Amino acid sequence: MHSNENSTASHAEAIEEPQFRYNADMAQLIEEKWQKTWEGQGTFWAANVGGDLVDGAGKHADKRDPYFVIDMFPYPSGKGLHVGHPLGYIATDVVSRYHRMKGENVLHAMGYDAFGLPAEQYAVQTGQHPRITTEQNIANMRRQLHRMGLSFDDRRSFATIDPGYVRWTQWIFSRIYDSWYDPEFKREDGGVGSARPISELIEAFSTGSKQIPGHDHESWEALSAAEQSEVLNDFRLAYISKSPVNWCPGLGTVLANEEVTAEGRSERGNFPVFQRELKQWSMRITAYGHRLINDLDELDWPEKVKLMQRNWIGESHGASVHFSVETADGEKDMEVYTTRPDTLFGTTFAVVSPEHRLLDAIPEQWPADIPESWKGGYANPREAVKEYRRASESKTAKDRVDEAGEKTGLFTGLYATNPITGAKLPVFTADYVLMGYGTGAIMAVPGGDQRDYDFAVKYGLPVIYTVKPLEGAEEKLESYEGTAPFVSHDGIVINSSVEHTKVLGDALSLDGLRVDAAIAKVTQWLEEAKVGTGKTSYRLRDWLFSRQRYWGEPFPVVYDEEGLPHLIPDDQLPVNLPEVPDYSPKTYDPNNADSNPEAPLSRNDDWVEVTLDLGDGPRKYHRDTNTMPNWAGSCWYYMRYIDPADQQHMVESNEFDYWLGPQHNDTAGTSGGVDLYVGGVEHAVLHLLYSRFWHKVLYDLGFVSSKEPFHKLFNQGMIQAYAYTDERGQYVPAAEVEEKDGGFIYEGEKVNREFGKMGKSLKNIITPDDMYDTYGADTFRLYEMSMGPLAESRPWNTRNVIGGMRFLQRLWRNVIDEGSGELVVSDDVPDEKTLKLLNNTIHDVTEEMEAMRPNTAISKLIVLNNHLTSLPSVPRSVVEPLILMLAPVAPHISEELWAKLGHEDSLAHADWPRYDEQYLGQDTVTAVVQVKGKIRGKLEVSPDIDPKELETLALALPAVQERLGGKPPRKVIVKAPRIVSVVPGV
RNA sequence: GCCCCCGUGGCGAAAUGGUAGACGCUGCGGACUUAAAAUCCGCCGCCGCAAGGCAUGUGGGUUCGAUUCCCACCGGGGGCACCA
Repeated sequence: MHSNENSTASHAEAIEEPQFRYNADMAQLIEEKWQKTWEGQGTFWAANVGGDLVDGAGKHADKRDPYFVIDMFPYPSGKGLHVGHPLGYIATDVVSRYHRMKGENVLHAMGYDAFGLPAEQYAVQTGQHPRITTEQNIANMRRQLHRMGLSFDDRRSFATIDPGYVRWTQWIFSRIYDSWYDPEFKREDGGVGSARPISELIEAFSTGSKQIPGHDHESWEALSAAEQSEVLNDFRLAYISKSPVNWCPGLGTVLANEEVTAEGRSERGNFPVFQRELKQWSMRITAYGHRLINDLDELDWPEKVKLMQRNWIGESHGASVHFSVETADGEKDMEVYTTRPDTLFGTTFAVVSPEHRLLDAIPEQWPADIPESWKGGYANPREAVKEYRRASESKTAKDRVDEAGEKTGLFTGLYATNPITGAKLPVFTADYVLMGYGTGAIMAVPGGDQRDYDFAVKYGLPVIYTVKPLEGAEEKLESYEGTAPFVSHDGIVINSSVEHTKVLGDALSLDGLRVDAAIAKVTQWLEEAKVGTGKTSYRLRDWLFSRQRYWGEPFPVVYDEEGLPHLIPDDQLPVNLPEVPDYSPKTYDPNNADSNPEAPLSRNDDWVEVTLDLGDGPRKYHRDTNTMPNWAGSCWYYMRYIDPADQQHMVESNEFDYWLGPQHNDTAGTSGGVDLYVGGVEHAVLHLLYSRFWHKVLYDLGFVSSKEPFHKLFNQGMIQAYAYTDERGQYVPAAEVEEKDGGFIYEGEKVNREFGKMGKSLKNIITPDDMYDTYGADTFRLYEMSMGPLAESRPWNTRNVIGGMRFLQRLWRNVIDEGSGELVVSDDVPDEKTLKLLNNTIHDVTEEMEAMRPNTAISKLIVLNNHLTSLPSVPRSVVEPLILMLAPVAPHISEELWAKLGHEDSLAHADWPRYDEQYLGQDTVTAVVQVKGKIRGKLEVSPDIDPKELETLALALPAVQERLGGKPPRKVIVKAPRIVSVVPGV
């Protein structure tokens, strides 16, 4: 780029360039001119069905096909954009412009995801309110994007921090809070299970048609307000959880599982994360686990992303089994979850997680005759468990992972009874069993599970094998005994029969069955004996939804003097953020696991303590001081583009049906949703999962008509960059590094090349503004679209940009005389060869655009343009379609040439060129003649040559005759007109 | 450890069972020019004077024919990770 800047600038002065040459200065003039024109004419305004939002011509949508295409909206950071950021934005813009030319009503807009920690930290540093800095950043980003010529409908832009948007985010929270999940409800779409208003549940409790959990024989009206609130909390889709959560002292907030890395650190900031029992808002996303997996089938998404979601949700099928346990407080029930109920005869002990409630009722003394290793050196079980709990609480997830394999645990003094065999099983506690998965308790089967086996070996517990490898398999059970568990499903059940079961007293045998059959049989027995049931479990946890931060949406919730939660009525929304003396989160030493979260919103007493009339007269309340996570705003923004100014609805249903409904457009299939959604793969399980969850709740409650938010998803690749380090490992400015003899030189010294991201600290940033100055926006867009397949990551290479510039210059010269500025196209009828090339190009480019392959589309446009350059004069009837096909990628120069050719209207809505069938295909094709797969000759033949004739011609070739050696060929394969493949005789 | 994706010239890449390297960058040669830039024309996978041979990470397989399909391995990237 360095050398180029020099050449363009200095030569412009030294030599007079032709006055009307397409260069960077000319490009900038043209681009600014057309951007103003588009803005003035509302060229990219999308038309709604009704209301104020009409298109540039003042019309409503009428019968036009809608096409809804958006990017994952950006977080407006203060750093501005580099050339890696807009790849996806340019791609969706090309698609938008193409669809507009196909006559569709295209909704293409851009909003800003503007709540979040970076803005808050920046505010703390600068002493400015985050709203001020955020809005500055948005303005700067808007300018940078605008300069790129992106065809947004600016009337539909908004930011998640706008009070008019926050209001509806809070409104959605209220709807989720005020609903529960009924797993038996039969939905209209044929599925089972649905969110329903909480009022229906209260009704069911009141009439007695549904039992009140924990209050079997009481009436709903007899319960206290606090008891009712607690019962409902266990059903609400947004609820107050009292379970272990991820507490991050370094950030001063709790985090969702999705925000914690495998090392047990915060994704942002990389601080340790601890498991703490804290009261926090949660969303019951697990209720939707099955639907979130199932409905992936009807989405046009990359398989990779679908797979990541399936793995993250982690559905597994098995059974829950009840064991009775003799405790200090009498007989108690211990429910375990297993995917292998067929191994019930092989369970030799049980393990509960350190947080398990059973541990509240353990005996005071160790039983007699137990091994010392079970006691861990403690005098009694209560002390042992207390200490073990404390130790595991202070462990980070990282510690747990590091110690994976090295099992620790202690005996609890409790014994459980196997419901089938009646065997007494010692109950241990160990942190390899997680409270958050299944029931937090397992029946350990050391003969069939590696972890249980490791534990059994360490504590001297018996191992029973209940499955042996299938007959004929090479491995025999003997090779496992004493060394390893047999974990495979492929086997025959053994050692699994009893004359009289403990619970029913009947005979039960699984011996000789295949594992799958045994699972079915024992599950049926468990259900008959009422000690178990088939059950599906999910790796997915409920979504921890509150954060202790300032810069986010406040919860629309207040607590009365009893501490019971109440929603703020819809007509009193939004709840706006208060001014506080200090925005910063209360952070701690990152390793201080005993610290407690403190919300910044609690620092304004006047805001927290309020008197409100929630419908039953003025009362005193205190506000919830948490804020929602960053994901809240991005969960539903796509539908707000439909009308961000709508005061009456989150989204009006007629408009929703038109733009995003299940049958709104061929491209959206039956799922409905956005026709094309482009963004990075890094959101595969965060934003995209949360968003689908909210959408499904809103669907169940009848607010939206489509089941899914995004029908087609496309992940663009990352633009990477080279960075260079000197001998001391310091980064040197990449723009000033020269390549010499395969090495890299900076200021005469050899430097090393690295490959990775673009970043300020790597000194290899190139900004869109650099590109506009040196080449113009059209060349920049052209380069980004031509550098390779959109989905692939690849290195940025400024040196290659010039190729696109040259193409545009040649096209310009084909239309305009550089010296005089006169039009040079002719009205001559093009020759046959040109017509064939034109029509084939239209055919191919259309295909490439449909498949989102702008790189190959561009190469075909270059071929056509190069052909025109070689002609004595350029026919208008050929160059016009060429310009139209280029317009989505390089819109400004295309508009300018289109106008110079005498067209008065913008080509943004001009018809996409059509090809004429009669000029498709070639006059002659090259038929390839192969002998044993090797090319031995070529023939120029007519495309519709008779296969017999082609075969005769091919066999007559001297090179073929020579290799046949006078013998007749064994076989001849003819695929006219392309290939003749000869197999010689032996 | 388990799962997924990707390996093609000096570089970005085309070709998804049928002429490997379209298009672009770089490089080389030529025209124009006093000269240079820009522009235009041509060449450009490797070995070989040539005929020809070898080439899509490596090895095998299927096929008349494999960059493309199958198996194993090597290298790079990504996801998950004590999930019972």
